[in-house]
Amino acid sequence: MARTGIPDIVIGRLPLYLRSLIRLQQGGAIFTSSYELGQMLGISSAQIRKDLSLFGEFGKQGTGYNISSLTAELRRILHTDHEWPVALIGVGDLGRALAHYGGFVNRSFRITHLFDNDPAKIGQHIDGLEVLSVDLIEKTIKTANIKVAMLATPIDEAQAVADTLVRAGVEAILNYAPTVLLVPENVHVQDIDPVIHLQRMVYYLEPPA
Amino acid sequence: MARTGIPDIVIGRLPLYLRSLIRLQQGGAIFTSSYELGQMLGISSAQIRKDLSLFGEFGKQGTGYNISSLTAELRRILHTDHEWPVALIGVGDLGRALAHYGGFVNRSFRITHLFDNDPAKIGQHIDGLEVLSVDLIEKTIKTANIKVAMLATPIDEAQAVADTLVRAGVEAILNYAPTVLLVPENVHVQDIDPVIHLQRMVYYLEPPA
DNA sequence: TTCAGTGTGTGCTTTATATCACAATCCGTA
DNA sequence: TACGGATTGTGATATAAAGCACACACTGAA
Repeated sequence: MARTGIPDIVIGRLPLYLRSLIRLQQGGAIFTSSYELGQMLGISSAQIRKDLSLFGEFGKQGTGYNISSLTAELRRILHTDHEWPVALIGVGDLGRALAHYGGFVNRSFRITHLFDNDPAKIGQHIDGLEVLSVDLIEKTIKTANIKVAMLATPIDEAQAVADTLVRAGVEAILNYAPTVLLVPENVHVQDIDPVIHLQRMVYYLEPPA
Repeated sequence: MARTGIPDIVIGRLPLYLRSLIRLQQGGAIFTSSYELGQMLGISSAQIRKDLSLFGEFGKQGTGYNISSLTAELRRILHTDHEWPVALIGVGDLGRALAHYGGFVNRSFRITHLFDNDPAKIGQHIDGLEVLSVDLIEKTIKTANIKVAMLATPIDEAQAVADTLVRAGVEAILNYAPTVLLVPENVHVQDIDPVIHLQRMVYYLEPPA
């Protein structure tokens, strides 16, 4: 299958398809259609068909898509057909919330390592995981062969931690610090900054008197 | 100024420009250029100039942009030149983390109301704010004229809460529940689902043995 | 003044993304 | 078996977004 030549914007939609399919499956449905999926997601049916067609022919004319087999295909395509261990750096309020969050496991990710630089936090246990010193990031992550990390440190430490993660072999960073991380080309970063989203929305609102 | 006819994708970049400008300003810089901003953000200078040109002429040839005046312009454009009160629904781990987060206030948002449906949480105080019953959402938000909300409830309650928020007059919802919210056309939603981001990134990674 | 260096704003071109619309195919029914 | 209704996969078209490249303008130095 082509790992390259697929637009990134298409890759970004696949997880949404997957999420909706699982929703449908939980509702007991066996088949769905590009039209139904599109309705759920606010996306045109043609777009969904075209996206999927980049990877193969998964549907049947007149019938639509078998939900469980399309789910399996998408998982295979996205590499979420097995569980990825994830390192979480920074166990402040946000880091703790992420550590407690139950939504990772059944969606192919599991936080397996916690790190912080605060001596008061190091050695604590959160949901059975010990908080380790950031000094151990490189060695630990290399040994465990971890490729995915979530970065939830204060902004001023984010770049230094990212550099360490990269040295340790991490190739995907989910960045909660409100700053741009500089990383090598082969490392992927996705940013989550709630304020960016809020600012983007209030553009469309009437400013209150 | 045209509130319409500006591509949404451009609006999405403006908060990034703003964030970088503030960063530069904190570093003591007075002027910057589209090239420098582009370097910080991984965006071409032409793109930045073109985006800004949709709203006016803010730069000076040969000199670039005065950071503080461009910052002010962007704030005005984005309607973040004043503080928006925000309601937060759901004070589980994530909701608490958001309530504690110090990054909203100096970026034009302030959480002013907390809601939950758990009797054990209602009445508690978090950073001086009392947790109110979700039954009070409609009345309270209407009275306070709140237009922006963050939704951090479990997935199964998200749509019902969103409906309530819409009835209360909310027009911008930052949705942390991993589901698509159905809302009227005039209501804006932005989704934050960390798993979506993770799944999107691991597509590009070698699946571990 | 003049000139070299710098950086904007923008028309034009290229590239990327989304939509349209329909032949081909499948299912269920009679 | 034949037919009506449904839905895919996709070539062709349309729309949207990004990049190019340059005239013009400003600065500072001589």
